[in-house]
Amino acid sequence: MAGQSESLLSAMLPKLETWAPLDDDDRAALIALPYRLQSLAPTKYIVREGDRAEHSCLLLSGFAFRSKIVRDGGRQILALHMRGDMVDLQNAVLGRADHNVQALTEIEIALIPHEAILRLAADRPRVGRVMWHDTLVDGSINREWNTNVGRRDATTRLAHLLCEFALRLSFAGLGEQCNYELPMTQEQLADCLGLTSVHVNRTLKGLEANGLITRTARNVRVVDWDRLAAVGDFNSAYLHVDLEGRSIDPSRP
Amino acid sequence: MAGQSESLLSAMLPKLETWAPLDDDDRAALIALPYRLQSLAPTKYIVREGDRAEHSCLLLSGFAFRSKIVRDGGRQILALHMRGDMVDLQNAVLGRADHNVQALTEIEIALIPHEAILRLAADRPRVGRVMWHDTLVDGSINREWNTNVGRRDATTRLAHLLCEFALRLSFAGLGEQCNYELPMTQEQLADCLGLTSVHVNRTLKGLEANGLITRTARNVRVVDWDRLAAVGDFNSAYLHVDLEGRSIDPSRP
DNA sequence: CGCCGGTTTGAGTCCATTCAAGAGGAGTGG
DNA sequence: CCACTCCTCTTGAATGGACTCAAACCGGCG
Repeated sequence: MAGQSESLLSAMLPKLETWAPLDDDDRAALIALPYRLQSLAPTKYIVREGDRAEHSCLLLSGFAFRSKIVRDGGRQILALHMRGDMVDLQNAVLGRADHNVQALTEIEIALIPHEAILRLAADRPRVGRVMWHDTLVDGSINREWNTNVGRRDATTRLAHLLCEFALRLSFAGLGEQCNYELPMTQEQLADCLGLTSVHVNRTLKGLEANGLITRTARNVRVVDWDRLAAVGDFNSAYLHVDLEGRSIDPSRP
Repeated sequence: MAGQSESLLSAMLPKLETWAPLDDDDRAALIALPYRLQSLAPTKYIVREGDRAEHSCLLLSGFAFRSKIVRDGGRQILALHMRGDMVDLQNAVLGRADHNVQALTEIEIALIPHEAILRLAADRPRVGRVMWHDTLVDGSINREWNTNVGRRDATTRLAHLLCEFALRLSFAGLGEQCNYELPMTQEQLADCLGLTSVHVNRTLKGLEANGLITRTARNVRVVDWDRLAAVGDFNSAYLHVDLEGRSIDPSRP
C-alpha cells in the first residue's frame, strides 16, 4: 500500500473520498491507472472546444479553468479547478468537448486515458459512482454560477465568488478561509462574473471600502466572513461538502 | 418484450439510447424499475432546495423547470425539462437537492426510488454509464446557459434560447423545429435569460420586426432558421446530439 | 531604464431596469 | 350573459448600473 500511495495519482483521493467511501481495492485501482505527466504554461489549452480528447486529467499543481467564447469575442469562464481536481472527467463520457479547458497558472497534470477510466468505472461500481458524483458537484457549482451571473448585482456576485474561493481553497489546503491568494487577474474574475474588468476593480474597492476585505496584490484577506457571506448571498450548500468537523469560520476558532 | 415496452417507463428509453446503445436486458431492467405515478398542477414543487428526496422522476407529459431563488427574491431558471426527461437523476447521487424543481405546466411523472436507480446503475455498468451521460448533457446545457446569460446581449440570448427550444422540442416529438408551442410566459423566459419580462417582451417584438420569427399567443414560428441561429450565436454542439440523419433545417426539406 | 501586463481612475454613454398604466383574454360567479 | 378578477402581454417615460473609451499609474523583469 505504501508503494501505491506514493503514486502522484493519490492526489485525487481526498476529494473523491469526500463524496463517498472507497475501500482499499478501489483506492489501489484508481492509483494504478496509467498516466503520463505534463507541464503547461499559463493560457495553454488542455482541451479545446470541439476536440475529441483521448485523456482526462488530474490537476497536480496550479490552477485551470473552463471557458466558452461567444461571437463578439467575449469569454465566459465556467469553472475554476485546483490541485486534486479531476478536470474533464466528463469528456471521458461525452466524447467531444463542448468548451475549452486552459491552464490559468503554470500547471502540472497527469493525463489518464479515457478508456482506462471508463473501464474502471464499469468494473468497480463504487468508483464509477464517486466519479459520477464528482461531475455532479461540478454541475451544482455551475448552476450556482449561472444564478450568480443571471440574478445578482455586481457587488453580490463578487462577494459570492470570493466566499466560494475561500472555502474551496481551504478545503484543498491551498490557503486559509480568511486569507488566500487569488489566482486570477481582475479580467479573469470579470469573465467568471459576466462583468468587465473595470467594474470588477471598482467593485473590489467597494468591498474594501466597506470593511469586508483587504487586498494586497493578489492576496485577499476576509475581514468579516459573516458580513461578506451576507453581502454575497452565500450559502455553501451547493458545494455539497459536509461541513461537520470543518471550521466554517476560522476567523473565530 | 411487448408487455414490458408497454410500461410507462419506456418513455425514458429514446433519450437514454441517444447517448449510447443498450441491449434488451438493459432496457428490460430499466422498464422494470418500481415506480409510482403522480400528477401535479403548474407551479407545484417536485423537489425543493434543501430537500433530501427519496425519488427521482421521469417526466411523462408536460414541462418542468429547475430554479434557484436569490436574496432579493429574484429567480433564475436553470433548466427546462420535457416529456421523456429523467428529471432529478442527480439527486439520487447527491442526496440533498441544491435547487428547486417545479411543474411548469400540468404534468404527469413517474416517481422512481433512488435506491432502485443506484442499484441498477451499479449492477449494469452500461445503464449506469448512460445515466451518467444524461446528467452530463444537462451540465453541458447549463454551461451554455451560463455563457448566454453572462456574455450575450438580450437579443442574442433570446434568439439562442428559441433555437435551443426548437431543436429540443422537435427531438422530443413535441413540435416542429420551425413551428412550436412555447410552454412558458415571458416572465419565465426572462428568468431563464437573466432579464426582466418587460425587456423580453420588447426583444421578442424586435425579433419579429426583423422578420426572424412570428408569434401568436404562445406559438412561435421561425421564419428564417439560418438568420435566427446567426443572430443567436447558436451552435447545437452543446446538446451533444448527433444530427446525422436528423434534418437540422426543416424549413428547407 | 524602458517595456509590458495588470490595476486604477474619470467622464460620458447605453442597455436594460423600474415604475406605471392600459389592453387583451380566460375563467368565475352572480 | 354580463360583471369582475386575475394573469399575461404591451407600451411609454424616466432612471440607473454597468459599459466604453481613455489615460495614468504601478511593479516586475529583461
